[in-house]
Amino acid sequence: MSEQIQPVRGMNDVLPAEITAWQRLESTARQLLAEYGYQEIRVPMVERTELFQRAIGEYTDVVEKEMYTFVDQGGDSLTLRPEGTAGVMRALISNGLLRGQRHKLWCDGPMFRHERPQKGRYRQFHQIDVEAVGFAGPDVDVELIALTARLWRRLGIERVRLQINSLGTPEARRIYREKLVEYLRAHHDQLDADSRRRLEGNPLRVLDSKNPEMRALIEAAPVLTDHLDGESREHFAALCAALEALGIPFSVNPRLVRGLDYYSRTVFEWITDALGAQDAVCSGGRYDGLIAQLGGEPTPGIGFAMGIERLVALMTQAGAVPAPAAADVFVVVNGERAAAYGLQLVERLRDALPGRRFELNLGGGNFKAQFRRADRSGAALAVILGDDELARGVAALKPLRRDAGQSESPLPDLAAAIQSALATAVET
RNA sequence: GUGGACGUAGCUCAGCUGGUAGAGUCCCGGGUUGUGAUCCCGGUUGUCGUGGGUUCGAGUCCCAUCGUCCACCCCA
Repeated sequence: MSEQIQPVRGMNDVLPAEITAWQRLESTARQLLAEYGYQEIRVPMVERTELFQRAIGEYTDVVEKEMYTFVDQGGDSLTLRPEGTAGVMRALISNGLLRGQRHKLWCDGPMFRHERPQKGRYRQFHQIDVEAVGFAGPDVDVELIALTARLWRRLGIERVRLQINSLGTPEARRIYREKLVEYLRAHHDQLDADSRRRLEGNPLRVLDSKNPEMRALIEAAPVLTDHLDGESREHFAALCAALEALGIPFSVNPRLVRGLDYYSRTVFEWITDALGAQDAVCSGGRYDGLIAQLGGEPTPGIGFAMGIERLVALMTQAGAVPAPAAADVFVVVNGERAAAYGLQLVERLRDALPGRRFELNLGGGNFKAQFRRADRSGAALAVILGDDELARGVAALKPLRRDAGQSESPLPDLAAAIQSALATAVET
């Protein structure tokens, strides 16, 4: 054996044993998004590096140290997308879809960030992104949140809580930021190392510190909510009122900031206590200035991303993962003639009973082994074809999931006999 | 990028104070010359992550390295 090639750190295979959870999540989300009038869009996984620098912000962690960036043969700097919104907005601009138009879109696929992997955090991870462009809100804000709440219900996910906040307009945020920096500078001696670093780059994140010694200082700091501009305040009040009217529980977290620079006004995050340190399962917010910033017609927008791996983990914990689909019928063959005939027989059964899952014993093996395979395939019914049956023009049917006798059917009637045998098999 | 724990059969793991590897499971065969899941019997599988060092002797001790996991940080 030659040396094995190692997988890339933080990039995982999704094996058949786990894929049913992914498929359930994806198909449920797809269905629900269609019900809310969202259309799928597919955009490249690679974009020009500049797109992410301009959209996400030069001084965010994502852009500063987490992007997979390379120079291609033509000399362009390209980047594997670290998030989905920027690419979708770029696509709307590139295709001239913004002139007074509104779009409700979703998109899914892999994202890439070069971070140290841990529970719920991978270098290639998967998101479902939902974007509503051309709506100023707050009605669309509420509807999007309602959509997510409904999705959790459909998936059987329970251990999640909703946090919301408003960041105000960029202008209001700038004014608040100055006040905050002023406050933090005045107490510079009480800041820990992390916070001193953040003070320069992204001071709002200081409020997020988990260090208990910083708590008193943070609680006494100026609060963003008190510095909102009038319109943002009204927007946020309307959002809260509508959520209450819909009976969607939430808490206002004035320290909820979000890591990407493009957010404005509404931000929200669904978090869980069931997944360890990486507790955000779905988050997003309004990005009213983003499209203009990327050179498009100024257009308001809001969107969110949910982490597929994290949601799959929650579904697994909740026991909401379907078992892989089992075969309906496993065909056991014995003897040279029967083995050769078996291939034709199963193809004919597949013609006669489309949608049914037939598994033919492949690769030989004695009867004992074949029945063992039949059992492990999960099939409800075994069809037995030996040279003996073949000579008599029949096949034997044996139910595998309940105690019932074996029967025989003439080959021409076999499809009908299988249908009725399966119909009684599912009763138990 | 920083810290901690851990790397022994395909998988889950045992291996005490150093004496060159074991269980369960899986797979295959037999008990049943044509009947699974149970039971009984038998069989295959390891460069003990990798490289170096200490030692008469290293899975076991030391160093380095790679990898995995968890946490910090950050976020989905």
